[in-house]
Amino acid sequence: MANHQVIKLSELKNHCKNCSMYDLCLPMGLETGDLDNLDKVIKRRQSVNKNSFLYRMGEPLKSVYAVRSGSFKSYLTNPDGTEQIIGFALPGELLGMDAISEERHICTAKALETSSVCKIPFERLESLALEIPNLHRQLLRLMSKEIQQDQNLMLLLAQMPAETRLASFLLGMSERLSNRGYAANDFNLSMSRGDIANLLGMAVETISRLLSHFQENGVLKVERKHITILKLDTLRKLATHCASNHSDSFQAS
Amino acid sequence: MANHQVIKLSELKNHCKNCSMYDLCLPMGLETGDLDNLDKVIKRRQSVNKNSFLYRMGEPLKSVYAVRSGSFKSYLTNPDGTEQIIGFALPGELLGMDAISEERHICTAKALETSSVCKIPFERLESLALEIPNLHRQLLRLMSKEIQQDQNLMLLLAQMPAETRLASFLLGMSERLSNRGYAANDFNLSMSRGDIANLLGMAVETISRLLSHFQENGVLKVERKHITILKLDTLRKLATHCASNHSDSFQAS
DNA sequence: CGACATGTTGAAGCGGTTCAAGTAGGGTGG
DNA sequence: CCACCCTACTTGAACCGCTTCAACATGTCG
Repeated sequence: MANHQVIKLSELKNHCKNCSMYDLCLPMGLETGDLDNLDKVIKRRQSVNKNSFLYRMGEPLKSVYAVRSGSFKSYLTNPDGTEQIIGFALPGELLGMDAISEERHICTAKALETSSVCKIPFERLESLALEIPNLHRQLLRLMSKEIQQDQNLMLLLAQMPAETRLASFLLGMSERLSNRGYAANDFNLSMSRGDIANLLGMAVETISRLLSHFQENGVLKVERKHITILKLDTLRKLATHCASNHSDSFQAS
Repeated sequence: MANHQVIKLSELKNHCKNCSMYDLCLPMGLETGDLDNLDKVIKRRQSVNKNSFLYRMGEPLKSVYAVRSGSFKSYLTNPDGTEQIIGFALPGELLGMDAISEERHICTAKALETSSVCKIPFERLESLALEIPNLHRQLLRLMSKEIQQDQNLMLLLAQMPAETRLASFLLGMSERLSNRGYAANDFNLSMSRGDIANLLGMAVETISRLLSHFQENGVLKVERKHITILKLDTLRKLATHCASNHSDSFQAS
């Protein structure tokens, strides 16, 4: 009895229309009939262990992936072996779209925690997109969004001081998490300090110092990976570094 | 007579299949019939004066543009009025695809020199892409390529020293120009030192010093905007900064 | 419980910025 | 056509933000 119930429940959740990420993910805006067609090509609920790979740099493109739960980092590996993190993927986000141009993955995706994804064979997605205008549009929209995110990061990297970069990163995480139904002011970072440092182009030590600094000033409460935002306004100010007012940006209460 | 001849010639050039950028641009891989259909929606040969705008940040997305000749910079403007250059567009490259997600342009495109573009109404492009699988694929491919370019720049910005950034930038320009039929080792930079500095996240002074430095070491010949690459191998080495061997990277010979 | 990874904090050093001064082009009006 | 001006670029010197190096603390996993 109990077992029967469980099966029905998981069956139910196994469709896009019942997925909590529905309105952020690929099927956004699709009508019921179209949705069912998309549903058919998706291989659902593949589970990915912490530190294992979804795909690696150089592998031919077979599928793209939608994150159901958990999180990933995607990174390039340069010739000298060092890695450059490109971004973190949260539930509802698509992974692997960067591979389309070369037909092979140009970065590696690694699970930061035990995660679950929907695997979408790219060829079938592509042909389906030709039949469903809204899907086609959503595909373009998601790629365009990735470009936008990358460009924002470039802006941070190119001209913002360390404090602004970290503040902006934390704010971004807060927003993305709250869009996904999590608390905006109280969350866990699934990535290490080293990963954050790498993404933001700074040393781990700097991240550590800034987090302490933020805490001393009452902007955040930091307990290892658990972050509580105490002064959202101040954090916002820090994230939009204005040209004047360089130092002492958040000394006073 | 002469006039008649001229009209025919410009008519000829006014079609994708006769455009010199054909195999780099949107129609790449299309069959003749499909090409003609694409051809019909394109408004050809709009001329854009130096320093004028193709579109500005915030404007609703109406068209995307293919560069025919000349070059553009695209940049964000932050709240405090400073700009962040995202990239430069050369002939055969598409501009405006970043606007799809928000349906309005998130950056501004400004001509670096007198240029010419093909204007492609986005709605018509989108519906056409649904009819022509290869066009759909090419659209995704071009967007994916943009993601790739942005990610490479992020890598430069996040962890490469100034020398490597500039070397890599010059190498990239050389490659892109040679793909477009220009000389690989001898070209003009259409953008100012300030623009390069902005893109690469450094001060103008640093660009200037490094160019002098490169010249002293015989890697380049620099005459204002005209660059001649004298030692391609050395430049390649500089662009792939290896973790060891930090200083004196190109002292000898 | 020990061992190793991860994170924190302090102090010194450096790459690149900023400030300052000077040079060279390129376009305009006389 | 040349003198002028203004912007773009170059070069030098001082300064600073962040990195690096080093030591220590704290968690985590076998």
